[in-house]
Amino acid sequence: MAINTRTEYALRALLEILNSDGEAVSAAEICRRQMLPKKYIEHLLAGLKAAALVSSTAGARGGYILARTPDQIRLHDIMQAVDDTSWELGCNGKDDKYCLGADCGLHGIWNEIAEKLHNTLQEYTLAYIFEQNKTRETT
Amino acid sequence: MAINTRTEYALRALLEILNSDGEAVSAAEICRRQMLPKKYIEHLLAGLKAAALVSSTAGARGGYILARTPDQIRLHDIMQAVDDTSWELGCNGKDDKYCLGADCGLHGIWNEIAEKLHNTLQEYTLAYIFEQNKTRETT
DNA sequence: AGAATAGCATACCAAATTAGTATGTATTCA
DNA sequence: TGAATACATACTAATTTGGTATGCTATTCT
Repeated sequence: MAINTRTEYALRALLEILNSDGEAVSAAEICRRQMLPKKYIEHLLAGLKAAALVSSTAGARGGYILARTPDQIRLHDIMQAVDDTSWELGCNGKDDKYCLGADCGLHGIWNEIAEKLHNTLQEYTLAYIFEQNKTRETT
Repeated sequence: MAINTRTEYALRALLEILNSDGEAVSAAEICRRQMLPKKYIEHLLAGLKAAALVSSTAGARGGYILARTPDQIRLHDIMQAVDDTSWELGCNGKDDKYCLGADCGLHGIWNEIAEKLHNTLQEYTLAYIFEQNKTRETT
């Protein structure tokens, strides 16, 4: 159980977009600054756009901007945008063939835990992470 | 990001062992009752033993018993026992080649989040899960 | 003692997921 | 028009996950 690179990269991309303060940033520029693989990031940005976390303009001088204020973009939103299976815990997941179905007493527990973890992640906004990141960089 | 079957199966095995109330339960018996693949569970039980969550006796009439009281066995312990990479979040993970190293301001954030998630998981003891499970079954 | 039962260790294998690439098309600006 | 860019689809490679196979070692029962 670990946070995958999709979430990490998406977060880094969003931080880079936020850092450009309203000016559209191209995928190429994001990748150059964060040293990330371009085509892969384009994929992830498509997910972020579908989730309405960013909006984009094509063509020359185009790129991405945030579609919400940074305090309205939360970590779990980001995770879901690039990794749509997130938080199907235990036998609540799509097709656990060993789950005992109606007799399985674990469903309730997994739901409870998933909700708690979910809430914890939602506490982290892009705005907060951006500030922390900046603080660290300048010390 | 999801809890894998290792954790799920390990938990189910532990519940089954707890349910036998001190009598050793064989891997075969656990698998029969929970309908789990035997060889795979043997693997997981080896992990649980290495983590000192269960102890075992070999030979005829042998099997597994809990090595701690069920309120001392916590969910994250179980996860770590069967999945030792658990909670290396983001670029704190083993070898994120795109991490910017000393200049990466995300390490602190990931640590903070990891600790929160960790704490949430540790709140869930085997004893608690067992009770919840039982309650559900008898309603 | 010896058979049966069970844990334990190692290696192997298959399916799924993850990470990343390739190719080409549509859109926008200058 | 042409360069720069997003966007779409398909493919590939590496890793992880889930599971088997084989066989040995330890313990208990008769």
